[in-house]
Amino acid sequence: MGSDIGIVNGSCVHEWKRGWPLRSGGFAQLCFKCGFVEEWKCDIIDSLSAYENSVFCNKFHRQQTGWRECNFCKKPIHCGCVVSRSLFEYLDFGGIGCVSCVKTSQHNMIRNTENPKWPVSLTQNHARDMSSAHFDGRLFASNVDEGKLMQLCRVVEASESIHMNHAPRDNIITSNGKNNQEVKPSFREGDTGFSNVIKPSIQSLTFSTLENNRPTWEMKNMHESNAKPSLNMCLGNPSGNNSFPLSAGENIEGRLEGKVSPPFHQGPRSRPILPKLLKTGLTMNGETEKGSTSQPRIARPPGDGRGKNQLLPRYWPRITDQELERLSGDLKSTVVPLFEKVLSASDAGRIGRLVLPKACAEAYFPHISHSEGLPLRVQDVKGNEWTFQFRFWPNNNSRMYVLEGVTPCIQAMELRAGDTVTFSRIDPGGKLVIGFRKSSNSTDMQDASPPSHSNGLSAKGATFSGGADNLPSRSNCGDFLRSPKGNGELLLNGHPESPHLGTGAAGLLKTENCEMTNNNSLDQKISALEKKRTRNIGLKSKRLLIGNDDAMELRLTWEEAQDLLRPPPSVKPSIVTIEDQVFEEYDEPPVFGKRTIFSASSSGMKEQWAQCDDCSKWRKLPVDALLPPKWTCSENVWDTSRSSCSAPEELSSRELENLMKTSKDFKKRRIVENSKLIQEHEPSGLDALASLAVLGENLIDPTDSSAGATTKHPRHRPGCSCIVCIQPPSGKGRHKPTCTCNVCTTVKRRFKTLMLRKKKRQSEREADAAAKKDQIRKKDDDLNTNGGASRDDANPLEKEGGLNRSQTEVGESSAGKIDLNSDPNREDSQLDNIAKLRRELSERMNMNQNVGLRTINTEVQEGQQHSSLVTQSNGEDKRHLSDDRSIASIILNKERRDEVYNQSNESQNNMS
DNA sequence: TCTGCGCATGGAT
DNA sequence: AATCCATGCGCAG
Repeated sequence: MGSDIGIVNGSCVHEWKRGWPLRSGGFAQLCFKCGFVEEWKCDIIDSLSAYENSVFCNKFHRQQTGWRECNFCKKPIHCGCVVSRSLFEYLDFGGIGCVSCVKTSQHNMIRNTENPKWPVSLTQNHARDMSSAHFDGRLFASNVDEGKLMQLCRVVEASESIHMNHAPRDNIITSNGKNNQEVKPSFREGDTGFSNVIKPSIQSLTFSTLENNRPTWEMKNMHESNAKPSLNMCLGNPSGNNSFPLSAGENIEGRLEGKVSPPFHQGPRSRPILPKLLKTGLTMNGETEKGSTSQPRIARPPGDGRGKNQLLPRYWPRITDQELERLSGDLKSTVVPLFEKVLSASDAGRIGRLVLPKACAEAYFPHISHSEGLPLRVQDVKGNEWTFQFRFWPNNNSRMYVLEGVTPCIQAMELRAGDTVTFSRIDPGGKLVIGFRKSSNSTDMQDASPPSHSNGLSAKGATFSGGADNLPSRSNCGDFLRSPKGNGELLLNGHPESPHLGTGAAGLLKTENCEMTNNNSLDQKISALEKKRTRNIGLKSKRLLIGNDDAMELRLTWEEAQDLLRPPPSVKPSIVTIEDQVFEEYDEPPVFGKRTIFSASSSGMKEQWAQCDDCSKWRKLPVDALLPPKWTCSENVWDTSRSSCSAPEELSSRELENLMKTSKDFKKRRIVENSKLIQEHEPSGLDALASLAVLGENLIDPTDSSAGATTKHPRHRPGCSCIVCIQPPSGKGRHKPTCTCNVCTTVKRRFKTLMLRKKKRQSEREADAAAKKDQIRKKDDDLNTNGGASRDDANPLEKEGGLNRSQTEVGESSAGKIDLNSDPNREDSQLDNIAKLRRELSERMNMNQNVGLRTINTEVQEGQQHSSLVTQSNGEDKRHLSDDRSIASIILNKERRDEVYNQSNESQNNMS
């Protein structure tokens, strides 16, 4: 192993020094020694190219009208730097994800106006190279126009930030530019040839001359102590719970003061990276910290196999190079990690069937052409040999691969849902090896139900649903295979006393880091978070348990948090315009300010009130006063007569009460306004209406007894939150937009299907009708000529179509939306539907004096009287009842039922 | 009646 | 939009 350029098989022989995650689950790494950048294959590499124009800046921006908001959920985002490093978090190479709505946005990009196709840092040379047929996928430093990069990135001279510069499908290899041929990495099989450069800013990077044919760069002023904050800023906001980079030595807890931390906690996609690396001993200068042997846990694409390129990252084995080397050495053979899978409940259940990821099965297991498959011998390192039936089920023109008979093995390994099984191959020989990684908390949770997982390996691992998920293991131990006791021992089969290995792999892989990090407080916090997250494993529906109330609560907290963020004091921003948006640009991050109350005096003047942190007295301040998080009377420079805690409070207790009330009202109003805004962005009428429902509820103080509690419908079971149950007996209840009750989900789903079908059918019908129209016209012509049959019989198609469409649209709004909350008691809503139906039918009547339609219209009139449309259909219509109409009838019947329930309830109430 | 095979379904990606 | 795959479920033994 080894070469003069230090790159073997697509990876350098040096220690990895820095890494950052890809949204798709891969992991890109930079060796600071040789500058080689490798990116583990990402199977959705194309999505990364969406970020090709992104450039990171290291300043803080806010729009002049306030901090920038998320493009999607419209929540205000503090900072709003061009990469919104605040509440947004970096994803991959420039995508940013809103912590709140978890959507990734491409906004805030600085574009290369000369050639939008290229990242700003590329020169024409590079563009030319890329266009060239000989372009080998590498980009050389000589092609990086630093001046332009610096200019566009507005890199502060003093900054030690690292700028990531994304060039799609390029490898950027720093060199002196004199020799562009020499450093040809041989890519690992399966590598996409896509890489990136991490280019420290001008202060910290020196391109050096080529040494031994090896491109090098040196890092200056990049000692850990001062590198950390800037890395936090620029590489994926890795610190996790800080939204703004911390300055050296700053304590995030101190900054957040706990109070506003929730909104700034990692979003589902955040991935703290660097602190882990630093913590676990990786330094920026290429050397491993004394005594540390740990490496980041990297999900890496397996070395070979059929169709490996399609393997989802979640199945990539996460084993460190170190572990792998040791394992291989100990086994005196090459261990090739193939894939791993987090056991689902059914995998670990009694059925004894382990569903194999299709791609993995096809890539690494023998090809089977018959459903019965074949027996597969799999060894664990202990030497036990298991025989599973490897087979498949036909499924949707595809296959579902399963290993049958895994129960004994699973039991022997004491695995549970949430644990991870790993499949490897021993070379030479190609023997399959099964290993596992227990979820770290599985020992405590063994009797718990549902089963849990942790260790950063969730079923959603590939999406990095949580900060630690994608992490190079938080404990840096227990990876490939960890002791079931959770003590950090690394096992291939979970048995530390493995006779086969002796003291080998298992013993060797035990790292002292395990103990170190297990006692780490941050680690514990993450562990707690993980534990929290792991509760989500199991029933999918359980993941939806975060109620709308919680969401609303979060939103409020969030908005409150916005109030606390202030531009850095006594710093004048420069004004920049980015994509027609005017921003204030700050070198320093916003700070958390003290919460104050705004009110209006009797004369109508706006006032601001703040509470002293020492004496708790309220002091009046100018409206534009910005306070630090801690503020006391002594800092009251605006009113010297009240600049001491001994000064009496200006407000009487009654006035104070009023002030609080005013503040509360203001808050409520703001909720209403915000909700209205949100409502405008809601995609469906259902959600909009439901939002109103939520709003309505939120406008009512729960402590206010006059609010009128919603009573569950008597016909439903306690705890049921279906659409009927959430209605009061009066029927005037509304459904929440994201309600996931059975009724709602079913109706939503079916409505969606209905609409899809309807659309499809309509287009088919139109095409069909066009064809038949010709036919009919022809026929009519013939009949006219021959004095033939009635037109009623001549046009059954129109008749059917007319009825279908009309009835389908009952229960929908005109915008094609369904309103689950339409008040069944309100006659006008029924009448509206009916009127609509009639109107349409009339139109059709006008267009086509069809006898059949007249009949239908009569029926509709009857329907109006009886509020029943579908049952009126005659036999012929029933024959043609489409699914659409069935659904429509379901909806209508439901409304009808509700109406009856409500009428019955009301009459009962009246009687009582 | 119980078990488990084989397929279908639908949520998630 | 298509596909995957976790799990539900019918049916046969």
